[in-house]
Amino acid sequence: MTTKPAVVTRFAPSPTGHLHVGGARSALFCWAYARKHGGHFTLRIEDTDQARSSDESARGIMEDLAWLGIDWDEGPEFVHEGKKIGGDPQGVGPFFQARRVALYNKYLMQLIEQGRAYPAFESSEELEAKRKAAVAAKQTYRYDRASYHAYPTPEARLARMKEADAKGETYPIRFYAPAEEVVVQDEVLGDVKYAAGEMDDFVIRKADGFPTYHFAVVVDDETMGVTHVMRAQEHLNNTPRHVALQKALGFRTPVYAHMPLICNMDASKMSKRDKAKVARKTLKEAMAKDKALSAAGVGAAIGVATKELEDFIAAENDSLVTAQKLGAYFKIALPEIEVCDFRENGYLPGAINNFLALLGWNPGMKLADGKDLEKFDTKFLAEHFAIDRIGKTSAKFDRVKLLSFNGDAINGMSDEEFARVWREFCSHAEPRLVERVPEGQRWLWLAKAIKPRAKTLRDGIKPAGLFMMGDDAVEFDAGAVEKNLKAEGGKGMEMLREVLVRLQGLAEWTPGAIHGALELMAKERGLVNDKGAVNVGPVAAPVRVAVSGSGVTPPLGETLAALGREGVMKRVERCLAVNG
RNA sequence: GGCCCCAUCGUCUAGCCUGGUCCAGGACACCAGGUUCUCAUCCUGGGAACAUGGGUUCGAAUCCCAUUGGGGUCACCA
Repeated sequence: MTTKPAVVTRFAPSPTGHLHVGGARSALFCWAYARKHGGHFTLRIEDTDQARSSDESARGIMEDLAWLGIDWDEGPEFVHEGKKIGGDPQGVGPFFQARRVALYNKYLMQLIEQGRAYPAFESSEELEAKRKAAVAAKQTYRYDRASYHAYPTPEARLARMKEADAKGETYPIRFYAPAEEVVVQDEVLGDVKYAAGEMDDFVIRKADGFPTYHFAVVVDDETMGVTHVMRAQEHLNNTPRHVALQKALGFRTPVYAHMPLICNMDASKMSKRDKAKVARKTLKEAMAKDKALSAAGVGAAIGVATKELEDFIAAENDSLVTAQKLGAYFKIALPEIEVCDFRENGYLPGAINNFLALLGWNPGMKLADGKDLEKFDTKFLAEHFAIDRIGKTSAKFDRVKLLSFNGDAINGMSDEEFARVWREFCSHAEPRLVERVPEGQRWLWLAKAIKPRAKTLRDGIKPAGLFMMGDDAVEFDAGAVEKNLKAEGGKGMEMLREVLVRLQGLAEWTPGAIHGALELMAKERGLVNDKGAVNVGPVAAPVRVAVSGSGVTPPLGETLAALGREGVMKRVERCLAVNG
């Protein structure tokens, strides 16, 4: 026997794709609110759209949530890194709506018997035509309740439904909207009033027998004991329907808090479709520029049917697959929209959570130096999250700031921690690097050198590029060779020969020893900068070119140490031979 | 178009509820210096905003109204 939690929040995604950053923020806030009040956070999968839902998506969403560190107390059971998440402590499951149809039908019958819901027998085409006519006449379309009046009593409706069921005829069921003002009491926005007659008789059960979102949400929030609904403002206009339904069913109304939207930099709502938009734009521009390019041609090249691609171009579909193929074909980066996009690109969950939490919320606290507190983790959020600090203004998703947060998060890690996380990342993203540099001390040296050069884990791969070259395959950049080796009568080459000797004689092969050797050489040669301090630059530059082929590398101490004595010797000798 | 929401630096925002301490603070970005073996990191400094118009008030970024602007939503999707 478990006691009912005083606070139950929920995140209820539909499994039709990956977890979107906006969804992640909703989940994060709901999670934080539940944690703060010692309540439960519930995950419910809204899979009533049979055509678009998939188990794979549901798993992907759970994986992304778990990766972010957002765990749910109630919901589908899921194992992440050996830890079990979810379960049904209150016995209110299942948590997939498709498995709760009997429950919805029970409440649906109640509404029909009360005369608050009724079957409708118009075809979709019929309604579509009426809708179009209304739009053409610049009028707001509302369902005319023809079916309601055709069968004026609950008994007549029930009889008609029985008749239809016997014949295999399908039909949706509509809710008889109340003729009174509905007030949504929102914790963020205040009272939002919807005048009597604004609501139309919306469908609550589709012809396929599944409930619509509105109906399922209301039944589930009630039966799962949800006390606080926090979701994005795009849902605000749905809320009066939910309130009306709650009233008709005799349910309590949870506390609502609608959060500001997360937008693109152009202020439009950030959505998965933005990937398709970017791909479409690129394709259209390419086709305008190159008349030889055709839908058929490109389609064949990327493996998409001509018709499919033509529809895509005409914006009649927003296929993610097509968008991704086009992105690869034109070598353009599609915008990062979903949590997995950021994950694949080497963002840290902590940075994402922190950044997302600051979109529409802030702790309103100052640091000791008087600056605003804005760096915090989910533990902090769980202790300090409060609805009254949720803002009303929609926020633009500034990837540059997120990148900065991520870089700071990386810099804030210990060298050991970064080495571990980065190695794990590279083992998927760039296995060659992991193969070339053994785990242990050498990898740690490399990681230490890379850490301040990586805004993302993926970012770190580029400055480590020299490690991926074979010791006998360094490609020398002509400009770098000229400037650092051949200029001034081959001064650099001469220096490199001496460096080789000094490094060969080094007793211990560590960053400190290597740097010390280079510094000593500079000192002995009297190399000083304009302030009179030893200037290692002229010694370092030729070595840099020898081991990387370019004039830019991470600091040489760590770089050479991580490369290994043998590799460094080979590279320097080869450089002397090739460029000598 | 109907309905709904919103309005502080380029962006995220503090301040607004409980008017004066705000010629508006922080962060990202940008610019200029500095540290540094290259590239980064790091440090210091700088420019940059209360949408407009009316009220209320001794006093308005803060309260009220209008205008303008932006966004959301109008499915048998969620």
